[in-house]
Amino acid sequence: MACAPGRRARSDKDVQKIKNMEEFASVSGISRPTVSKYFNDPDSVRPSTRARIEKALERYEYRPNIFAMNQNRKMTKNVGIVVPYLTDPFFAEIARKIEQRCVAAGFRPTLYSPYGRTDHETDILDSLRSLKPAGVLLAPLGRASDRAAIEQFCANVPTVLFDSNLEGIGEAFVGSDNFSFVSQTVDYLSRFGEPPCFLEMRTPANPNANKRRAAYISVMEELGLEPRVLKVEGEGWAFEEIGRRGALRILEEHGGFPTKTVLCSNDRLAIGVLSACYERGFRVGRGEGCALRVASHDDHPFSRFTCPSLTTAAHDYDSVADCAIATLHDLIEAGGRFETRVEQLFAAKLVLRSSA
Amino acid sequence: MACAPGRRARSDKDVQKIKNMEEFASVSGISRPTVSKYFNDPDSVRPSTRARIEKALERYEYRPNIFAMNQNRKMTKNVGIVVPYLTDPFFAEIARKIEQRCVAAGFRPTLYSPYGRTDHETDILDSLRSLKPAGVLLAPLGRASDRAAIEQFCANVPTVLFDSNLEGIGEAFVGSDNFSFVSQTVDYLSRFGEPPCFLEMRTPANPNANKRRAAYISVMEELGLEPRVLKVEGEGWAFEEIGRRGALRILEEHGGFPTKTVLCSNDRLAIGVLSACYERGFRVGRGEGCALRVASHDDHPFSRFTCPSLTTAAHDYDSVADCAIATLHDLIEAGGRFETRVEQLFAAKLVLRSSA
DNA sequence: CCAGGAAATTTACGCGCGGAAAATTATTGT
DNA sequence: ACAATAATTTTCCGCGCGTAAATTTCCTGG
Repeated sequence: MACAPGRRARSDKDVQKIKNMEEFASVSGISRPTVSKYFNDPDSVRPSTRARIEKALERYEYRPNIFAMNQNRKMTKNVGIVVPYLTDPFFAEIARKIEQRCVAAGFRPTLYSPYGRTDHETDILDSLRSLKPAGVLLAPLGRASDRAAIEQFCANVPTVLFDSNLEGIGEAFVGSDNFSFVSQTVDYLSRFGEPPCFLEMRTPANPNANKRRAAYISVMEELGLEPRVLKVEGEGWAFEEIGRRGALRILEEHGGFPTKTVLCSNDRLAIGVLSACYERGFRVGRGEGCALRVASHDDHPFSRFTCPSLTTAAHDYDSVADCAIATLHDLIEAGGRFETRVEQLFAAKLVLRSSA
Repeated sequence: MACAPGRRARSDKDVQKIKNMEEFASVSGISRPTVSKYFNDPDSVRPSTRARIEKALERYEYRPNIFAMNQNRKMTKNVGIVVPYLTDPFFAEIARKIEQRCVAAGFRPTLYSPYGRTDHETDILDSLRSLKPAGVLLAPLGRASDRAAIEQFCANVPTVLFDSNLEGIGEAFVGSDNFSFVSQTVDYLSRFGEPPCFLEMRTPANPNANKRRAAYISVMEELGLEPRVLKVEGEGWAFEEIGRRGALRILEEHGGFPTKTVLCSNDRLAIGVLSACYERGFRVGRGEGCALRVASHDDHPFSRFTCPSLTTAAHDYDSVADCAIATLHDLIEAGGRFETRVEQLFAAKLVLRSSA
């Protein structure tokens, strides 16, 4: 009924249904343990028998029961990917790239996000543990993380941290070099205009924010300039709104920004700042008639569609994703332990647009 | 070493490690089948025994092996959530809400996204099938979906479609009432200014786009106005860029929009249009000195930070999420089949901001 | 052609749990 | 206090596959 006449069903396989590996082994003329070996690693059997199995696989529809597999296997092919806030397109994008590379590497990735909540993060780690994952790629909440919980998790499960580093936790960290981000933006902004002040949240959730502030101060001092750090109020992960309210307050209560150039800690804050500036008729950009230059860090997927489009320092998404997977792979092969903790950082790439 | 002196380890449980349900049953003084029943449904055992089990659960650390559970249980508590493009904040947000309600309802949700690719969508359904899910919440790709594959999947797995409807497929659909979206925006725009033209992609991926266009035409005609549909070129899911290029082309090659009001099919297109207008110095808004009004549909999470902030018709995210879960719950309880296909649509809420 | 090792097979057991059936115990209403 | 009902216990089997040890078969090179 479901198929139009003349059309074949979706699967062209023989009708005979294979219910378990025993049966599949018999119809393919191979012993079950060998078939089991094949599914564990196709290269571990002789090419001729591999061909026979795969020929049978084409004729009969059979896939090993994933639960029975994972129950008995000492190591599954599951990989957990955890990002702090999946509705943030930045994290969605990095999660996507990592996920893609995971399947390419033969793993079964599963995506998780605590959405900023500490208890959810530990819940995720708990349920992850019960999946006996071969490894986990974890971008922790940061300041809100339960360090002890994560530490204990990393002691049991091969874990590579990414995006935000928790010093000393996990066997490896893969991320971006915050100093490279800030030095490039500060350098550019100071070279072609008034040096920037730095705008950030008062209590940033993410350790990268602290490193960026420190980098800003250090780079400014190295250039013989006076660093000025502006802190806006606000808790949580609604960065755009926090940036917008903060900027409105600065524009109204403090009579504007202290400099004609503002460097935001991250793009989402900058998006809020641009929104506030537009609202108050402050023209942003580097051209004539512009009251303010605004730049930022991350190259958020939306930053090229802001008004004006946002000058920012871009993560090397692909390198981070590649390196994270490769590091996890090495870690798994090494039995879950490295001799010393590995840290790998990638430089930013300055993206010049019209906001600064 | 890992713990500061005086601090207890993270888990206060007794050191005795429980390795299986047999052992846990004995230390809690309950028979294993009863314990098994408890974990399947805590309310299915007498309150007093439930209390005894939960007391033991506090003292000893034990969680049933999830693989052994799912292998033997006729129905798991797994639920698959599939959205077409998870890096789109709109889908990320609806997925998030659905996921939250899933865990509240006692399910184990897992998130998937084919990122616009047909083959990935069918791959996801295949691997979902092997998870023996109790049910699946599926927002299909739409035009790009392999209808036959989805149809066959729905025949085997209780599935509720959401966001985009595939007529006749699945037991139920939960989504938004596109007519309600368009009628509200068109009505508002025509009442307080020049009636809008309608901007959309030439070959929209999503069936909602077709319904919105049809609704636009019908509402305009009902108001005695002439509908004007503008189609912009572009394939894929980079809607902002498609909107931006399309608008630039209209502004440059066609000498501007045919009307002083533009209604975009969705917010992501509108974001691109706003970006193009800003770039070309076209002031958008409903105030003095504005050349164009722009409105749209969806209430994308970023639409309140665009410049100007975007007037749009908002989805009732919460109702859609609630209803989708409730419908799936009913479907599961009904054994995977409804007598007749259920469709539930939710009206939009007009959100007035400054762009129109 | 034969030795030697790699690969495949046979056999057997275990994983941790779900579920059914029959026997036993506890709870409820009257 | 008694029967009727509900909950629990006992006992047993099965799920689908991993894995180990011993044996046999296969392939390679000299």
